[in-house]
Amino acid sequence: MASPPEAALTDYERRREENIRRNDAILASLRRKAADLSAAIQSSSSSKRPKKQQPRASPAAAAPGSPVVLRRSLRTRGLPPSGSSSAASPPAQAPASPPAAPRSTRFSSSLASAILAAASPGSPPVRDDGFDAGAELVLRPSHVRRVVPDRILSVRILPLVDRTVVAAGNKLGNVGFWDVDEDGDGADGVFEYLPHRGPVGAIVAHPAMPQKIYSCSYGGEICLMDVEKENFNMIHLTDYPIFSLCQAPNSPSCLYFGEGNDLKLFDERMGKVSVTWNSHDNRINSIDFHPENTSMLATSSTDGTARIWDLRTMKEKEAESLKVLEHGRSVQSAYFSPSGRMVATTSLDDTVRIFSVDNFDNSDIMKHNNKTGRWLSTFKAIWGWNDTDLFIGNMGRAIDIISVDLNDRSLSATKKACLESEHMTAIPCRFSAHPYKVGHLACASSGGKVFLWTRV
DNA sequence: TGGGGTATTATCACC
DNA sequence: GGTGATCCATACCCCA
Repeated sequence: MASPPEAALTDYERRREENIRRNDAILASLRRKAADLSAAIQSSSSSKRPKKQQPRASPAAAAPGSPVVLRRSLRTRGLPPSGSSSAASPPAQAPASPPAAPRSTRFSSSLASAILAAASPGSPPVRDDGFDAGAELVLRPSHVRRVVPDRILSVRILPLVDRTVVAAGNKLGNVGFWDVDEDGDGADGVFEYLPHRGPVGAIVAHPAMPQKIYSCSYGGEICLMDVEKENFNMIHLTDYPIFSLCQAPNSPSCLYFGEGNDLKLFDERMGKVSVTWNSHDNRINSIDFHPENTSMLATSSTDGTARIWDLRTMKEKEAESLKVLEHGRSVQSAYFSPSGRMVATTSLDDTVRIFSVDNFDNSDIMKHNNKTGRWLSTFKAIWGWNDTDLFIGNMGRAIDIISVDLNDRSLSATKKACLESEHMTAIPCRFSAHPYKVGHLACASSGGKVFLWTRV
């Protein structure tokens, strides 16, 4: 696959700088207007809190008085992509435009300051503390929210020690944040933006730098959210879809992403792609680093394989992997267990497979119905807070917990429990485990809803 | 061998 | 409560 010409990238970078400056000016103006409106709303209302669940409205249909910024992509306006070398003149508005129609104006105060306050070097993610997922998880009715419209493709609980903020990206390019009310005082909120022009394949944030929230999209963008300014800056644009994104565990500014069939490294400090590995024969659906060995990573692909790589020995062309894990069909995910001793894959061949990293022949296969069809996001089994629990969606609007047991000579996986709730009104497709709160499990559906299971 | 056609599947807005 | 629209997945089948 060819990359965009270098000249186009530098041209793009120049325009990007201009766009950032222009957007800052627009944003400053909007913030003044929003502040005026906010003051007007507060003075005319006895309630100081935003409504718990405001009716969702498209930007064009938003209520008068809402701080609406209508973002229109170049594509929808029939213009060439801003990164295209054929673009004759700078676009009127870059895709990294001001936020569209936040559903509340609280983010910039309480939530943003909480995220920025958490920016001190993060403590390592927590591990199991004797938690029994099958018996202790519950879904409270207050822990269900529509976070974005339409189908969610990516969900991530931000790495904040004492707060639960769920970010979700959807098919339309929206990224929504749900600041969960955990005290029951009604102080939660949902904030919605439109930074992308295509489906949001992944959202990541590093525990050591939770204020830097990156997202990627099938439209070929990688965006970095500026939490303080509450806007998104496009830091990379390509003509090819970006399906997956992952941060290096020891270097949060090193972004590994799957651009079509290629695995690429974007170094944010350099502001460019520094390495490209031709690693798969089809789209890369997931990228995950080994938690201890920071040069080892796992990828999964629609080419029917999951592959384990050693960055130190990878060659750019026809890269050779440490191991190829063959599946009967497309592989949707390959994730290392919290200790790094195992890898779990989810495939459209209707299996979840678990492999020992020390000996990949030591493995087990679980049959699991992964036929989600066209309207649902595919299932991806994730690890919980220990090396025994795997969580995966179930077509019966439930969560399957697979229990894994690894010893020196054998590895076995069994279905341990099926979590069901009357409040789970849709099929949970994508999951995220809270990095600091054992038992806080977010799952996202194809209707834009997020369900947050918590500990009894 | 590869391109076109199509079956599959759940959710929600609208009536 | 019934129903049409969704349509950036995927795999399979068939035909050129």
